[in-house]
Amino acid sequence: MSLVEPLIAKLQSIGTLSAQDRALVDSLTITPRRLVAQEYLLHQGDVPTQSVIVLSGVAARFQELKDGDRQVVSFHLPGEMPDLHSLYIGHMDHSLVAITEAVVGQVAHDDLRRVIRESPTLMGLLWRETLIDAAIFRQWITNNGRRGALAGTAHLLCELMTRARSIGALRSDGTWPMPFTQQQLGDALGLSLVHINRTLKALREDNVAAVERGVLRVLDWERLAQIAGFDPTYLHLKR
Amino acid sequence: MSLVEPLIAKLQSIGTLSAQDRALVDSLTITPRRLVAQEYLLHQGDVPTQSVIVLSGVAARFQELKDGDRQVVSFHLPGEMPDLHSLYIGHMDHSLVAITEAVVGQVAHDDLRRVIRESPTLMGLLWRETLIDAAIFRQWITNNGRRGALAGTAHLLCELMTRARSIGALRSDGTWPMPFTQQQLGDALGLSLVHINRTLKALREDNVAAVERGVLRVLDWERLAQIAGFDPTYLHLKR
DNA sequence: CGTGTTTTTGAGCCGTGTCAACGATAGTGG
DNA sequence: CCACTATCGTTGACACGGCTCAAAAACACG
Repeated sequence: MSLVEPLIAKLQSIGTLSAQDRALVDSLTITPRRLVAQEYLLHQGDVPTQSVIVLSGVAARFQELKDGDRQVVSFHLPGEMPDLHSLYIGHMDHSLVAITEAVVGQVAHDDLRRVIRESPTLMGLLWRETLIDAAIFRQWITNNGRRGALAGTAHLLCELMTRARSIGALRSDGTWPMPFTQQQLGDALGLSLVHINRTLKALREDNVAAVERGVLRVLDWERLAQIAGFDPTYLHLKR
Repeated sequence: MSLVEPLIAKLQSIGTLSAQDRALVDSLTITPRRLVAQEYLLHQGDVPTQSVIVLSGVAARFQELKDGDRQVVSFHLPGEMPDLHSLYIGHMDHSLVAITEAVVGQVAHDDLRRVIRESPTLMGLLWRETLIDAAIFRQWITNNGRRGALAGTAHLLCELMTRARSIGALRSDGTWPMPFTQQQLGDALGLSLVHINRTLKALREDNVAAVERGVLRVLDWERLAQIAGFDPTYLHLKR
């Protein structure tokens, strides 16, 4: 399987590629890099000259506060480009880390710029990817601002399930191997470790969704979405 | 004064424009539209075929929850394009409203696409503007997630002062006519009206910053920035 | 001046944080 | 295969930051 497959799949999930566009994407020089769990790809303050595509595993971005607290600002599944924005804004205001063991594909900015120059469609799709990223940020602002712990958690679970489904990452029984520790979930939702634990327990005991042994099993999608106030439109998936 | 002036000033604050690029921006057809305070420009769910430039006044974007709560996700000063993203993602996941009496310039998407096609520099700068928008979102996630009420409020004030200064909107005494009600500030920071009031009071009584009669006066920038943990890098201003 | 909005303040409550301890699990080396 | 260790998850008790309710004061504007 070519290294560009996950990227092409991702772009096709949010738009339409012609044969020519696929060939152009295929012309990107992608150098794979294997990462162990918790390995940093980029540090706050770095100025990258390349971007990465997540090929397997899961990555996260987070900001670190002076007191050591962390705010996770995004999770990234295969096919996504977590630092695509570094093409047009230099300094990283956050760090990028592999949550699990992972493989990423590195692509030089110059190479990306060439593709963007040659195909307005690809330019639009890559731009679109950064805009969907931003739409997710908006939901996370709301998760952390106006939704309570339960609704925010439910919203994040809905989002992750929907994104995992869109890239075919769900197992045949509909569950998803969710690789986050509760600490990481809490850091994404602005909750303490203790409280995210209690919130997940509440969802489990309500037979809405169960996170156990690293597996997310949604028991009642209707109710989960209703608790969350979830509307998947913001993910701008084609189907 | 030409209607494109605020946009050109904005683009020059985050990048460099050649004479040709300026001429291209100048070739945009901009139709002004006057808005009264609280008037909606776009509603959640709309699919715009044009974008707007804030020419005067202040605009805000917000999401509305089922229980009627609001989460403000951004404020927009003159020169900014609050719905530039609608170029590449259709459905609005939030509403756009004029906070004050305002004038915006409407630009057709097709017209913008023409300019983007003709100038890689302008494409890059407009993309960059949406990416800076996203960088601000990340800080707001942190404001609402891991920073407490005081630090979050301080951070927002730092950000607004910096952005207002960058477009020359500060008065000669260094104050800024901040047009938000405390309710709107609370909706941006995920705080209740009562608590944002108390938080502003604390900053005032500490001689750090005073918000009075719609005017923001920073009394001790050092301390405000320190309370906030503010680092302006994420705004990616040229200087 | 009167009326509606916005700001301010007090009192009490509740959601979430902190602290502390224990249990479960997985990986490691003997 | 077991003992050891590190990490992660779970639970209880209690503290506190921020919310709600309610009412008054200040302000804006016709």
